[in-house]
Amino acid sequence: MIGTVASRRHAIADDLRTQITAGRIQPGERLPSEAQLACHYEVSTPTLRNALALLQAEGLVEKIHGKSNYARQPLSRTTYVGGGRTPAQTPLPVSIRTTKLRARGHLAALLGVTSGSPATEFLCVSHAGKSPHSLARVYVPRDLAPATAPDAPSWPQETASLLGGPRPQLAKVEENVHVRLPTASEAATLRISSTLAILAITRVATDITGRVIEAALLALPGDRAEAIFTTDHTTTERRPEG
Amino acid sequence: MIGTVASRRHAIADDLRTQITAGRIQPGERLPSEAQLACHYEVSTPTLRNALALLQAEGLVEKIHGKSNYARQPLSRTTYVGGGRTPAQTPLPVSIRTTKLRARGHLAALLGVTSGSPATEFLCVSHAGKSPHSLARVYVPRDLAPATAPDAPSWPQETASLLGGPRPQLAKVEENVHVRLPTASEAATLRISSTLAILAITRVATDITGRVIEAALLALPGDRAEAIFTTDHTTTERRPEG
DNA sequence: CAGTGGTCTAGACCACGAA
DNA sequence: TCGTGGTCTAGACCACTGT
Repeated sequence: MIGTVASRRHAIADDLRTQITAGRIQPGERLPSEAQLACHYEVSTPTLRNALALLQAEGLVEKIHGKSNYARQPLSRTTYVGGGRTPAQTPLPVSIRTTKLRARGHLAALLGVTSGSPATEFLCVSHAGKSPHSLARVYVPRDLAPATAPDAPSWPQETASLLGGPRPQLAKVEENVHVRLPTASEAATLRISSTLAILAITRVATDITGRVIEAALLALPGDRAEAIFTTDHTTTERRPEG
Repeated sequence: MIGTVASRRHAIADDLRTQITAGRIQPGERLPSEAQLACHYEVSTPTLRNALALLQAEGLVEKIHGKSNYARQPLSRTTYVGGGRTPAQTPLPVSIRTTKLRARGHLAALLGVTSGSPATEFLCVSHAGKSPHSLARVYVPRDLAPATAPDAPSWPQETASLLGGPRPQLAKVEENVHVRLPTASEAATLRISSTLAILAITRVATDITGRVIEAALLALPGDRAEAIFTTDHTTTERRPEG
């Protein structure tokens, strides 16, 4: 069935997709208005909007209410390096907001502390150009956080941590990777469609004693990020079970 | 703005989502027809279908053309264990189809062989109950494949490989994780909506000499799978760079 | 065949952004 | 205010699944 026109909206989406990926429509370029596009493709507005919704879910089109639709780079991929290793590439600029809070529920479980324990949250938003790229919420037990710089507007140390920089005493890093749709606030912060799935990574780093040094919730928009994990079996020598 | 009714379709989706997750609509249960639902919520058919589309993208509803819409378990999560380690849980039953082919283009690059080199493909579909769960395409250089069982309809060895079973001489496993929408054939094979994002893992395993033993393309539907990666820094001793 | 979902229309009306 | 996208309608017609 591939090659056949499944539906009008798919045909339109295919056409626009080709134009964007081929560069005939430049990244960042404004698309014609939906009324014009609907007229051009000889379909009704809902049908045309349906086609744009497909491209939006792929991250190829950014819709801005009241303005217009814009093409976006299908490239600009960032690679998250797992395992607490330092990434080879230079990390993107990151803006950080620090909040003191008390760990409860899910967060307390992640940090392995009792509910109500003080912790510090670092809300990190990395930027690619002028638009937000990815989001990280890093949680550190309060007594470990102030050692470097608790309220600093920008914390270079944390930037490294966001992208996997090692910390002293780091013994184990466990990373849980899953796919989900962004929450409403995540979609707003990242300026993405709520239908564009994200790569969600929950990272828990523990020291030699088993204490959790850091827990991080990363939200990487699926169209612009990937993660890579490398396991070396020559040094670990494979310990079947403990 | 959360708590406000953003739109009719979101309100309807919220209502149905609650009913499904709360168990008032049982997993596998048939929903009322779209006409009945539209009448019940006092909206037009397109609006109601729009609401169902939201739930479909979350994997909560399965639409079957000509029959009806069905609720699905939001549970039944499978955990993929990275790093070539053996998973703790019993793997799902897997059906395998073996194909001999020649590696070209992307596949040849993955396997690190010249274009046209013989290889064997194992198309593995794991099943949860009677419905397909996840998909793996495992590629092995032809001279390594027949050692065990080239044309066997079911190859237990490969089952282990699919979920991370180790192989002799395995030295390094590199896993690239990203999010994307399924291709048309993947969506058909997995019986999922083409709007339900999947966790795509490209796994390349090499032996001590650096030769690629196996390359695998895994497609794990985002609503029912997650991946976990554990890095032990006490044994690897952290080599900053090579 | 009847019942159901899939697609599309033509147009109304609301909400947002920039002037 | 105007141009834009966002939502919704009422109904037509097609496609699939079962009897």
